[in-house]
Amino acid sequence: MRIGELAEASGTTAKTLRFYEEQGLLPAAERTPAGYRDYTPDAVGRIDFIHRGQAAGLTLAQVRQILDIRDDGQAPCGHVQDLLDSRLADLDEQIAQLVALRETITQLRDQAATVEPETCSPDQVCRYL
Amino acid sequence: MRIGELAEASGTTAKTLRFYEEQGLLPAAERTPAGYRDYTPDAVGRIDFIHRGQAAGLTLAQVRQILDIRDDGQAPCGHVQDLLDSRLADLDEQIAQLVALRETITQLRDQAATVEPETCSPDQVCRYL
DNA sequence: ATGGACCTTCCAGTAAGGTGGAAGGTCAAG
DNA sequence: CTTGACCTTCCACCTTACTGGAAGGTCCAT
Repeated sequence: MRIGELAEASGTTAKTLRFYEEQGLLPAAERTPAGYRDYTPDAVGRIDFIHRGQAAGLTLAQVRQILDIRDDGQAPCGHVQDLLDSRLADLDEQIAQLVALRETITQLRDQAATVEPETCSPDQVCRYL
Repeated sequence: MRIGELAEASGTTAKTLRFYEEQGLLPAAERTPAGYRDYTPDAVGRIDFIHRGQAAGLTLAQVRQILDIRDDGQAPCGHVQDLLDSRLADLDEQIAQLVALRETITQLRDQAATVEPETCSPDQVCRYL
């Protein structure tokens, strides 16, 4: 199948697929005599896998690591587990920070809502921040 | 004071201060005869304000909007309130998404922890993702 | 044989908030 | 008078995941 068909079948664009190839996420496809990329249908599965990795918050570089291990004939399970663990730890920290930030902003905004603007002194930029 | 001193006093770098000037966050400073930027000490307050804005999750562009209003002689309170409100809404959505992602990843990781790697079929990349 | 839809490569740009480095000017101390 | 720490400008680069566009080649139907 040609790149446009593959893009359609996997819910992405030809441009993105070329980009994935360039980044090492997709192996270089066979070419027709005219130089067109010619994919086998199982490429769809690989692209779906990339999408699932992204949906799990992995970067393309991390997805690529997993694919490299699999392409090497090994089972990437251990590595996947490590990635998910560290993603989970990052996520917990990220969530904690956002929740703290939310707390801070709520307070600032409540102040901003109750104080009269007229009483702002011009030598600060804004008393609420 | 020179740019290096100001950077030191406000906990940033000279490079960053030049960048802020270029972005319109800091007004162009006076210059010494030799062409050195010469700041008045109140620049520290402005940079602290920028830092507080960033700490509240505002972008430099948003901080700049507030500063522009203030520099225009107006009280930016209303605008600040709007920014904080919309930041709060964004934050809630962002947190909800991360919590959902955390849920997804927890499930994936738990699967990955309980299944034997040997049972992975080689025609999938990884059964956990 | 010509039009349109497809494909190719390569180069450039996007957001955001800076960082790095080169080439050169300035200033105070020794 | 030189050394070293500053300062100046300008240009490029970093991250991530693409996207846009130009210039050209190919394929199929009319």
